[in-house]
Formats: sequence, C-alpha cells, structure tokens
Amino acid sequence: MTHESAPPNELTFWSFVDFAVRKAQQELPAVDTDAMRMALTLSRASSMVIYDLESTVHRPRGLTWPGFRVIFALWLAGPMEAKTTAEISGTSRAALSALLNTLERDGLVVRERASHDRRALQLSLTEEGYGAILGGFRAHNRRESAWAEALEPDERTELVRLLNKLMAGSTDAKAKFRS
Amino acid sequence: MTHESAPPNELTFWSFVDFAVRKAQQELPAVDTDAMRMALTLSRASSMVIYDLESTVHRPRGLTWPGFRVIFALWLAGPMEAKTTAEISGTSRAALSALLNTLERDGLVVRERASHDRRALQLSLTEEGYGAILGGFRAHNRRESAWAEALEPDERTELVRLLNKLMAGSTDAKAKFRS
DNA sequence: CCCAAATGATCAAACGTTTGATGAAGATGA
DNA sequence: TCATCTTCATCAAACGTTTGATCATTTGGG
Repeated sequence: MTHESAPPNELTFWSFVDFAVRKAQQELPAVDTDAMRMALTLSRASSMVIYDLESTVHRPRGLTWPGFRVIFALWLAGPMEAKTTAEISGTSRAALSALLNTLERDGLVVRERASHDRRALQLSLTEEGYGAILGGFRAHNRRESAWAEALEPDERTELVRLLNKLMAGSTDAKAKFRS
Repeated sequence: MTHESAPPNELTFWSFVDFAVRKAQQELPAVDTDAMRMALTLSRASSMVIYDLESTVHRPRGLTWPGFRVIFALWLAGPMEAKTTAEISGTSRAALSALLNTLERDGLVVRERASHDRRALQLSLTEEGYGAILGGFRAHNRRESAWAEALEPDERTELVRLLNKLMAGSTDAKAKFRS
C-alpha cells in the first residue's frame, strides 16, 4: 500500500466506481483508468438493470433470468435447434442442457429429436410457454421503459450506438466467446 | 403469431438484438422498442465483456468472477465489515457467506469477529490474497484496455456519462436493489 | 466401404446465487 | 430489567454455470 486515501464513510455499490478508479491509480500508476471506469460502469449498470428485471418481473412469475432468456428466444425466433437457442440466448450448450430440464419439467418447452440429424435437438414452446412469455414480456418491457425514461431519446440512441461499436471491436480485442 | 418474418439463417448472439426488436414489434405493437433495444444491448455487451474477462483472466488463475469482485473490493477499500464488502462488490449478504467459504479455504481472505459488534464480521486480505489481486488486476486491466480501444476517448467518456445518467434514474424507476 | 475426426448432447463435480428460515447479538422502550 | 424488535450472519434447498469427460451420430478421406 502507498498513501492511504481512506475510503469515504458511505461507500455504496455505485459510488465505489469513482473511489476504485482513484485508488487503483494510486496503487498502480500504470493502470488504464478510462478503460477501468468504462468496464466497471458497464458491468454495474447492467447488473442493476438485470437484477431489477429478474427480481420484480420474472422470479415472481416462476422464471429465472436465464429461463426467461431461453423462452424469449424461442418466442421470437420460433422452433429451432438447441444449438441455435444456446447461441442467441447467450447460454453455453452445457448450461442449456441443464436449464432445459427445468423448463421442460415446468411444461414450458418441448425437446424433440431433429429429423435430419439424430444427434440434434429441436426445441419449441408449449402453449403454456407461449402464454408465460407473452404476459412476462409485457411486464418486462414496462420495466425497461421506466429505466429508459432516465435518458432523452437521442441519448438512448447514442448509448446503443456506443455499445454496438464496443462490441464490434471485440474481434480486434480477440475476445473469448461462449461455446 | 401474426406474419411470419422468418428468422435469418445466420442468427447470432449479437444480430439477435435487431431481429428480436423487429419481431417483438410485430407480435406486440404496443412494445417500447427503444427501451427494449437499449436493455437488450446493455445486457449483452456487459455479458460479453465479463465472460471474456472471467474466462481469459480470472478462471485460469483460479478465481471466479464473483470471487474477483470481492477480492478487488477488499484490495481497494481495505479491511472492512462483511456487510460493506457485500454492498460494494454487488453481492447479497447470503451469497457472500457462501463465497467466503471458498475464498477463506483458498487462503485469500480472513474472517474475523468485529470487536465493537459481536454479530458483525471483519474481512481482510491475506498476503496471498493481496498477491493474487495485484497480478490478476494487471491482466484484467490490460484486457479492459483492449476492449476500450474500440472507442475514441471522448466516446468512452460519453458512454460512461450515459450509463451514469441511466443509473441515476433508478430511483425514479423505483428499481429493486440487492439485499 | 470403413475408420478416424468432428459434431451434438449430456453428465459430473465444484461453485455462486436466490429465497426463506433460523439463531445470535444489539437496540428500544415500558 | 425484561420483552420485543431489529440487525448480522448463516443455513438449506433449488437452480444455473463452468470445465472437462463421455457417448452417439455424422462426415470425410483413403
């Protein structure tokens, strides 16, 4: 440790970002503080929004966040191979296997063998699954709206543009993806 | 279902955002598409960055992402009560209890009873924990830099500003927080 | 045609997370 | 002082995730 810049008395999830960036700079002068602040802010913002959506909308309706993502993908993209569901819902294939046990047990999703390739799995929503996502998504989207109101319309557009640009750079950054 | 706008052949984690927004609009005309796109983009961007950092930096060094968050908080804010660690690392108090079992077993963190309140727990890093975060964070920050390079400096600033503004609105949105 | 390599799915073990319950210690007030 | 309420931590059960292994099917080369 170098100089002690004592933590403020009131350190919160959100105010910790500023404190951490300042303190890290003291400890390791070579740190890229802009990149640090960006990543820290991004992950915390996302975590707050997701926690809010999951705990106020989906858990009370009997769905976890990962469960919602899968049902959501099946709702919009229609019946498809499990491999595709994993890809577009952002779940590894192994995690999806486990997740499907729950969703199938709860009667929301059906697993079937694909006709053209007996290794592959075909997934589709049941009537109940369709009903669940329809109601769940309406509430989900109302909550998204409440969050979005904090920004002006053009700010929302700009935020999306910047995040897209950041993701587009992931190839250059040689980022590792889920498999 | 209404009109079938067939999913593109190549639906990926990232391209799914555009598709989903279009399709949801068809299915539910009342949907707030801007809010939907914003939340979808935010959660996916964050998930990509975190997965990359966890799988390329921390797991190979024997730390999970939640484990890293806790060690990171203890490194910068110094020894503190477990309650505070939970708050600033974004972990529920119950989850931290379980997490500490691993971190303590691995010799990274020490649990002690607080002197002024015998209910409370005082946490601190061991020498080994300090070494782990020092090396781990350097690699972590290099990776953050690689991601950040996708944006111009002023774009990074603007992204952080927008995310901060979004979070500031969480009170108005009456968002639910971790406890 | 046959065998090796690649692909799709699942499994097993270890972990972290959530909700709700329980137990222990501190604060409050009659 | 005593009873009650609140706060801090942990536990238990159910879940989802990761990595690495296994098994079945399909593909491709010889």
